Amino acid sequence: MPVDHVSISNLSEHEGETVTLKGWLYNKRGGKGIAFLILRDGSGLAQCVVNQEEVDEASWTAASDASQESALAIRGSVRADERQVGGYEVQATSVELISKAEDYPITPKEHGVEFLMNHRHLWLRSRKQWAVMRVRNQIIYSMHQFFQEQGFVQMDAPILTGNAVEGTSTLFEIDYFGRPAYLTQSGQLHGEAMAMAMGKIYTFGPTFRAEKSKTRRHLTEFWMIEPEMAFYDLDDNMSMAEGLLCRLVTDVMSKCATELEMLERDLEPLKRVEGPFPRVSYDEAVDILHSDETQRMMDQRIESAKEEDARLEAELAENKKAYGQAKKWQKRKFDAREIEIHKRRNEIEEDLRNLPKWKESARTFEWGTDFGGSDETVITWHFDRPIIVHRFPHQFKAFYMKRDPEDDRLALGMDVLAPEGYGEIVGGGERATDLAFLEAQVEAHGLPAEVFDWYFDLRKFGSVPHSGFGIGLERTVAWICGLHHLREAIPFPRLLDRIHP
RNA sequence: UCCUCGGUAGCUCAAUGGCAGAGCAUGCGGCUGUUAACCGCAGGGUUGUAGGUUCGAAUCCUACCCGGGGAGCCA
Repeated sequence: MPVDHVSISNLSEHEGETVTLKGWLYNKRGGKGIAFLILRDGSGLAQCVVNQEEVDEASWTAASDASQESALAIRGSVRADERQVGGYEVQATSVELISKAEDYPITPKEHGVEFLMNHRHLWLRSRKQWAVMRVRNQIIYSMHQFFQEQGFVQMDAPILTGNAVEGTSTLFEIDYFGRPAYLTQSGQLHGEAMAMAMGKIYTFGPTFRAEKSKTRRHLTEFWMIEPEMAFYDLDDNMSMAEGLLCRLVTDVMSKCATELEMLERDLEPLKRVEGPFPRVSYDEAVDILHSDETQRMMDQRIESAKEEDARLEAELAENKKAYGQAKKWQKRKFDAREIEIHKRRNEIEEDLRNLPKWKESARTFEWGTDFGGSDETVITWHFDRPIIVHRFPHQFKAFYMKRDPEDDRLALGMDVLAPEGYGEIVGGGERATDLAFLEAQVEAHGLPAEVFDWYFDLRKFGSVPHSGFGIGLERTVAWICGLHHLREAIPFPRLLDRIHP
C-alpha cells in the first residue's frame, strides 16, 4: 500500500491536513496568477488550486505546462468546498509534472461512437466510463458475495472445448494441435458435473459466440455467471435468480449512488425491482401478445412517438428563430440541443418504422415458436419490474431440458426479462435426469453421442433433480446502468468487425 | 446475407448545384475563484475511394471501402 500519497476518494479523512495527490490532469481552467487543475486519480476527481504567489517557480511552470492527461503529483492542504466535485478542494503548495501528455485526443466535448471505440483504451478514463466500470465491479463483487454466503463453491468450466455443445449456435473454431476445438459458448454441462461433486456451484468466466449479430444487445465475447444446484427444481431456480437480481440492484443503489448519478440513471424503475417477480408461463405470454390490450398499447406508443416528434420539431424551429439574437454561449447551448434533438428524432423515426411491424408480429405470433426480440420487449411493457417467463415448447430449447411432467410439449426452462427494453438477462431451467430420455434427445438433435459419454455418466451415478441458469454480466450491467449499448458495459468490447484495441 | 442511416479540419457538426465554414482541441496574448470558464489572434482541408453527369459537384448518378442502427441469427 503506497504511503506517500492519498487517494482522492479518501480526502474527507484528511480535511485540514497537507497531503500529496498523484494522478492525471482531467481539465484545467485559470487566469492570471491562478490555475484550477482538476486532478483524476482513478478513485475520483478533485480540484487543485494553484496560486502563483503561494508556490515556487517550478511548481507554477509545471501547472502552466500541464496539458490534459499529463501525470502530476500535487501537494497541498485539503479543505471542504461544497461547490466542488467530490466536495473537497486542495490548495496547492507544490506541483510536480511527472510526465507531460501531448495532444490528448479525447476532449471534454462530444465525440462520435467510432472515434471513441477506436480510443477505448483512453475512453476508459472518462467519467461516464469510470462510473460504468465501478458499477460492473460492484455487480461482480455482489454476485460472489450472494453465492458465497449461501455456500456455493466457485468452480471454473473449461474455455476450450472439443465439441459444439448445443449444435445450433456458431462457435469460434481454433486449431488445437491439429484438431479442431472451440471456444466455449456455455460452461453449463461441466457445471452440472461440478454441482454433482459440490452440491451448489457457480462458474464465472468468458463466453464466446461467433454469430454475426450486429446489434446493441450482442458481443462476441462476454462474461457469464452460471450457478448450478443439485436438488433444486424449476421453482427453486426461479427464486434463486430473483434473489440474485434483487441483491444486485439493491447493492448498486446503496453503494454506487454517485456512479448512478453520473450516469443520469432514472432510479424509479430500479426501486421497483423487488420480489416476487411475475411468473409468466409461455402460454400466458402468448396470450399477452395476442391480446387487444397489446394492440391498444402499440397504438398508444405510436401516437406518443408522433407527438414527441412534433414537439421536438417545434422546439427546433423555435430555437432557430431565437438563434440570431442569441449570445455566443447561448448559441452553443442551442447547437448542443440541436444535435440531441436530431439524435432523438432519428430514434423516433426508427420506432415509427418498427412499431407497426412489432404490432403485427405480436398479433400473428404462433404458439410453438420462439419469441423474437420485439415480442420479448412487448411482453415486458405490460409489467413494471423484471418478469420470469417459464415452460417453453421444447422444440426451440436445448436437448438437456427436463420436460414438464404435466405437459410433454413443454420444457422446464425459464428466462428472466429485464424491463425498459433490456430483455433477456437470465436463461436457464431444470435439467433432464433420465438417461434414456437424454440419449434419445442427443440423437433427435443430431448430436454425436460419443462426446456426451461423460455427461451421461452424471445420470448413471446418482442422478438427481437439479437446475441452474446463466446470467449475462454485460447485459446486467447495461440494464442497471441504463446504457444504450452493451459495448460500454465491458472494458474492451469484442464485436463483429471490432477486435481492436 | 438483407434493410436503413451516415462518411466535410485532430474532434463534433454546418454548408441542399454557385467563394468550404463554426465551436472545441492546439499555439500565442489577456483576465486573481474558474465549474464543459471567458475574451482576442493564429495555424489547420485530396469533402471515404474510383469513375460519371454538368459551364460549375461536399451536394446528383454508378461501383467499391469504412462505420452506426436494425433484421436474420443468438440460453
